[in-house]
Amino acid sequence: MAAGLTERRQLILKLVVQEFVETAMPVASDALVRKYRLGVSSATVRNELAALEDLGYLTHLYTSAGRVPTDAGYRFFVENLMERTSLSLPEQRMIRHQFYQVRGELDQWVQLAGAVLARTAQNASLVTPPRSSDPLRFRHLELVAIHESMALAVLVFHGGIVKQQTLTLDADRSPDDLRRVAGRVSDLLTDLTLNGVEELLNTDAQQPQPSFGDFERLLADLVVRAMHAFEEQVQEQIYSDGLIEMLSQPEFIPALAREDAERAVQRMRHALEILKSGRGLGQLIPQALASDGVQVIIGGENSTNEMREYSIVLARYGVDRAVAGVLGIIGPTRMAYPRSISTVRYISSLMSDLLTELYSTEQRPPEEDNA
Amino acid sequence: MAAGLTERRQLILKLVVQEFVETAMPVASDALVRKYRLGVSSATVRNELAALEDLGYLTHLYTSAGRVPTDAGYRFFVENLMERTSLSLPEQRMIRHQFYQVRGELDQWVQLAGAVLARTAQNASLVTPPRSSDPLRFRHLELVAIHESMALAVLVFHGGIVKQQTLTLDADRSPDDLRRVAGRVSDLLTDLTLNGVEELLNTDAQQPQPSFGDFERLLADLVVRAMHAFEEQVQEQIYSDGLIEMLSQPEFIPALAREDAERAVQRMRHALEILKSGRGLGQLIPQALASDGVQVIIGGENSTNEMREYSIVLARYGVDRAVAGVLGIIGPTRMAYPRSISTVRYISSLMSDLLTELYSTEQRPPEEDNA
DNA sequence: TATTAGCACTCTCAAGGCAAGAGTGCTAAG
DNA sequence: CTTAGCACTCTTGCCTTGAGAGTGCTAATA
Repeated sequence: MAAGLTERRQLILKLVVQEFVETAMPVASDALVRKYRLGVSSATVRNELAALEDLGYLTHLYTSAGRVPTDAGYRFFVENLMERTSLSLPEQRMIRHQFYQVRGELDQWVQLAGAVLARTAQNASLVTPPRSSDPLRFRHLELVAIHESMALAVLVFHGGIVKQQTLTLDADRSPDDLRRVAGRVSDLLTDLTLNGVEELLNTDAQQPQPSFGDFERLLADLVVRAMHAFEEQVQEQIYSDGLIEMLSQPEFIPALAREDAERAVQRMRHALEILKSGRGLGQLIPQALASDGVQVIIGGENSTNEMREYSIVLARYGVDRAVAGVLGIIGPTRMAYPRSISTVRYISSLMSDLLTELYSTEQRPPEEDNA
Repeated sequence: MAAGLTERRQLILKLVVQEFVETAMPVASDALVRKYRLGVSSATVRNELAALEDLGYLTHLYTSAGRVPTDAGYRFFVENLMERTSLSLPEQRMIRHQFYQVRGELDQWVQLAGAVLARTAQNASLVTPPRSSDPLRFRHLELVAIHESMALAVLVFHGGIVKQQTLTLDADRSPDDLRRVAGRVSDLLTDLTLNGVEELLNTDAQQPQPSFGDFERLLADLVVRAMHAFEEQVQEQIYSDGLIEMLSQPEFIPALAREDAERAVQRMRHALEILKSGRGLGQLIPQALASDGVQVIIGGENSTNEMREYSIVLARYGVDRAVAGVLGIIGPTRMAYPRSISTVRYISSLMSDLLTELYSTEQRPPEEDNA
């Protein structure tokens, strides 16, 4: 099948990757022979290792220190060598059960997915909330008095998105009054996008007899503000979990990583900032949103230098064209790719199912013509 | 005033604390004399240092390595020596401005408070959401169809708490139908606590002619579930931010902390777990909720061994008897207490003001923004 | 031609030793 | 009570050294 590698070299590359992923220590020719009962001597394996190194799949840190896979080595492993497994059935069941327990609570899904990903793959996780590719569309507004001069506005949008805003009332208003005004504004704005609402408000203001009274206009402005805020905020929203899991990897533990402890700490801080700020993964998210299946980005393959030591396993989840998000694992390049990939695949399909159940038959709003 | 310490010893203790907090290095007699132009020789200062050590306010790591404050030393400093400052006016203004920008968005306050605390005090922050001391009280229920067989229930409780739940509909229902049922359930349950709702449901079930139809009962059960979930969850909810800020303290940077890098890493991981799990600060939160003013817990003074190397500065915020939460700073015992305390004091009073505006039933004059 | 045994070579890693430096504690004098 | 002076202690960094690990190479072998 693949790029002119003899069977044996492929086998050895595979073993090196597996061994290194497992132990986090450079793997020696001798160790391979002993552990896997290859029918050959260590010298032969050494020759093969040297060849694999020439081909760019392995490296040395120094003259005499076992081999370590390069990014290309991992890539070849992922593409051609690894066995495609799935999570075990008990694991799947356990995860499904956890999602079952928060059924209905849409806003918990993202968080749960992050936690499960992290724990299952023993690395950090990234999840973006499901988002519609269509612009946000207003549905419904509800006013609840908190006291005489204050009310809570609950704004409901298509797709089950809910925002709350408090507002100061210009005058004392009865609950009935509030309900009537809210109903009126809801009716006027229902199914409109942000553009639609703004347009409506503009044209209405020019009418000799505006349909929006003062208070209604105040509410509409609130809606506009909230929609603006949402559009801005949602771009960047990346939920992340599993920092501790990732930092339990040997890379971050100086005693295990045979090297300067200083390094480990810097790496730790570095990882922290990547997760906190989402820096270095800017293009990856939209890219993953546009593709199908599980994406694997290994080390410096794609993104900036920042990420040179990390790999990312990402997948899209959601309902075609309606709502979608991205979820995945991030960790050191020395990652258990088969497990990460099957975890991401399983969770993403699970989330997709959940969302499909929710959105599949949704009545779509009447078509509206605006840019 | 305080425990038989001469003026000079107090001065020296104060200087040692300040110096150590600033530099994170053990402070030497010589350095003190030079830097602060004490009119005496280093030998004199050494005698005083020795005395302060005998009294338990300072220690040595080893024979010849400057002094470091003990927990008792910090305590004395906080109680008697430090100057009570406030945040500078420009800082206050900047912070107020940030809160102004999220006015109305109740659910952002906690997050913002956490971020501001952390950035201002350069340590990690803890914030619990404002919570009523009264049990949760239902107010209002709203149903919005998502598609034929699915609806979103928006549950509004007293105090502006909103939960959302999706539910599967037993039959196709018109929007009007949904509104009517929601209104009916709202009316029946309004102002009830969890106990109240459960009781009502129980007695109603025994009536020959129950007021709750099948669908209404389903909704009521949903309410019960949500209230249960809230009561359980809210206990533990601690929002935390500023991990990076805290980990930028020299304690966590092996190059600066003159000691085993191993230590620094372990400490880092340890801090991480404390923040993630809230372990080790169990009793502190309720305790702070019950007290007034800013609490300072230094090192092992109070909690478990876990926290021996950390200090916490906590304050309650909220409206008397109505809603309250706790916010504060956590960091190494070598902490800039004056700044932490004034930060916590300021943010807590700011949050209190915001909440008061929201919950007090007195009509307040419209706020003037003089930015 | 592919494999293998043997061996020299390289580099790391841990331990030990050594010198410099920092800062104290103590003593004795002012 | 203060201070100068000095010995003493402990750290820290640097260097050296020896052991060990694992390779790369060479030459013999099937």
